[in-house]
Amino acid sequence: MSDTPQQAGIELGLHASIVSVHRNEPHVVCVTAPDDPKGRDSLPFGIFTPLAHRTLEIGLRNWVEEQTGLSLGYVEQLYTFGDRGRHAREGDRGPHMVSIGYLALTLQTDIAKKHVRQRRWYDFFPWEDWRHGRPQIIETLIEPLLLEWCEQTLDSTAREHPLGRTERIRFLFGLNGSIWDEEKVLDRYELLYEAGLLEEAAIDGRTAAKAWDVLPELGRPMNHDHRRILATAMSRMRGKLKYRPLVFELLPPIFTLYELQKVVEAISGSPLHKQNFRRLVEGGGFVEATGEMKKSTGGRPAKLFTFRRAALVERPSPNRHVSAPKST
Amino acid sequence: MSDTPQQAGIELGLHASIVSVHRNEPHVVCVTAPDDPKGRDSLPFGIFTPLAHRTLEIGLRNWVEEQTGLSLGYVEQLYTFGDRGRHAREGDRGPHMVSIGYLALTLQTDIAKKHVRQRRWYDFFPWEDWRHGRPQIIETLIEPLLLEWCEQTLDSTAREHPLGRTERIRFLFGLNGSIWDEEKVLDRYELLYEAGLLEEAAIDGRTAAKAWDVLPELGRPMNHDHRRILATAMSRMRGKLKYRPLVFELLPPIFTLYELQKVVEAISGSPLHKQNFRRLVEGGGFVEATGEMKKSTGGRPAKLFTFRRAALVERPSPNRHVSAPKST
DNA sequence: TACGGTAATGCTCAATGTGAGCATAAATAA
DNA sequence: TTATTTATGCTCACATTGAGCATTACCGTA
Repeated sequence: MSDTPQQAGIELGLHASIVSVHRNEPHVVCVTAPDDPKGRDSLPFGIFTPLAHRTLEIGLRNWVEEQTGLSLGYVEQLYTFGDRGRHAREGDRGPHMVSIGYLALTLQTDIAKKHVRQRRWYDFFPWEDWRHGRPQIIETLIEPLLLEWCEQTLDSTAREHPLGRTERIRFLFGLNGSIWDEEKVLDRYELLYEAGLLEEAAIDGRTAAKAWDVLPELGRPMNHDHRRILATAMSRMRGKLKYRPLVFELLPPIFTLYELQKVVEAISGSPLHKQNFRRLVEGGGFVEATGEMKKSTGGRPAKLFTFRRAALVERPSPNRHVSAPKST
Repeated sequence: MSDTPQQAGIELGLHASIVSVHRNEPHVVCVTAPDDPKGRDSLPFGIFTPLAHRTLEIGLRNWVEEQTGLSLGYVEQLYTFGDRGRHAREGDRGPHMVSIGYLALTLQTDIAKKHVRQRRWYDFFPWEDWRHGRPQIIETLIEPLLLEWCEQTLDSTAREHPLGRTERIRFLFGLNGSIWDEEKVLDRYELLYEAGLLEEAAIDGRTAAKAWDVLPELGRPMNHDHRRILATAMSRMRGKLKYRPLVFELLPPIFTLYELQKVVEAISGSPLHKQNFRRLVEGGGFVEATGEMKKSTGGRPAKLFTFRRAALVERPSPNRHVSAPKST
């Protein structure tokens, strides 16, 4: 591949957010470059080579298998990122990189590879875990920092977004009685990035001269724009969870309803009402009792269940109307 | 760009599905190559050039403006398609093409350019318009052809999909009491493509020797995989419509509720209950009465409304819980 | 064996949302 | 004036959802 500026070609990077849940914590598979002194995390990733890979997804699977030894099951494309300036590599000459992000779901597996490990979601996004109430960090750090940023740069380049900055902050972080929308993981990440509060932003040169030190409390950084891709994956999962039985990809074939609930809570980042959750799941026909019981629950034994594959067919998106309404 | 096989680079195509609604019909902007004898439709489209375009979206906007004269408002990325074999160009040497599809919404505009025109959605997808009941074509053509296909190729490469073929057909086309899911535009298109019933499939060589003639009743074909991109756009719009106020991008600033309803129906392809629709829209705080009336309705005059931009902030995704449930 | 701890499970209730249709109001055209 | 056409108001049944009470069944320990 030539480096001459006039022939700046394109490289398509394939990035995987491989998600699994163990001990009630959602994880993502990370790799670290052997020669990286800081050992910063990356998502498994490789360049799409049309000669070697018949489709993008096959390319992704191959790369992931090569780098992590994992053979992926459920895979879904997320988004294609092409901004220059973000995740610019050192020289910034050479081919331009466009990244396609993917979401992959897998059961927990022990990964027996060096430089490959699973990391907890909420290490990267501490403000996203509301399972035990609103995270402290929002009030103590995020809110004041964001509001400060608001005043500093008053509408210099403000008019990019339809909402005013303060409004946007309130809205996204559930301030002043605004409600928390768990799906907006990406939007919140982008807001923090824009505000220059994340290490990635500093690296990309967004933080300009205005160098407040980047705080380690604002989550573990990743290489390039990988944390953004993970945020996209989380947003997608939290959204899709509500109308598609995604979770079953993350569970062993047999499980109790409580285990199921804990996985859903882990992903969505918010606590659920136990009785109502069972009602929903059982009533929706997603699961089928095996007849067996699990004894080691700590209390009364729990029925064991299996996922009903048939539910995939029966579940349409909500709000269906079969016959046309008659009224004029 | 070299043609030598070992250096098969990648070209990123940017494709726009530009949607507008006039006279209760959803349209998409199409271009025809001046030298194409058949005058087949394409979506406005161009190659991403990192040197010229700072972001993918900017690239898209530039290309669209150049080709159609339109300056786009709302734009949203859809999906990135990379299959080889589909939309293979003549020689099939040369750089591999990966297509990024975009959805753009615009008010109706008269386009004063040669080789650019707006075409009706349902000319491309006749089976998707259920506004006046189930389209004939499903029973008379699609169902029998698909079932025939089912028997012909009984599980040769069948196990790609989790559902059996017959099940899949029933499910997607609402056969035998299955309900019609309006959002599955892409899935239905893909099924017809797989079955070799579409002209695009014949061109890509999917129809093998099994040459039943491709039927013009199965919708107007487009170049390459453009009809697939349009199907993706339709799916996305129909889905998003339900939880985001997309329609307002397609309406003039002032409108009656009935006009609004007709646009929603045009997009979703299904009839709505008038009174309930108003209840939803008014109750949801999406609109605001201007105080003016429209007289030329054909009956009683109708109140005129405006879109309330504030609704963007107030509307979270449904199913929100603010406080953690107390029950153990 | 009785007892307290811990979950699992069953059930009720109120509030809200949704599909469907009746009835009335206010224009226009015959 | 009357028929026609649309806009708009309102009701009702039913499904869905959030929340909490009550009961059951296992454990370990006194």
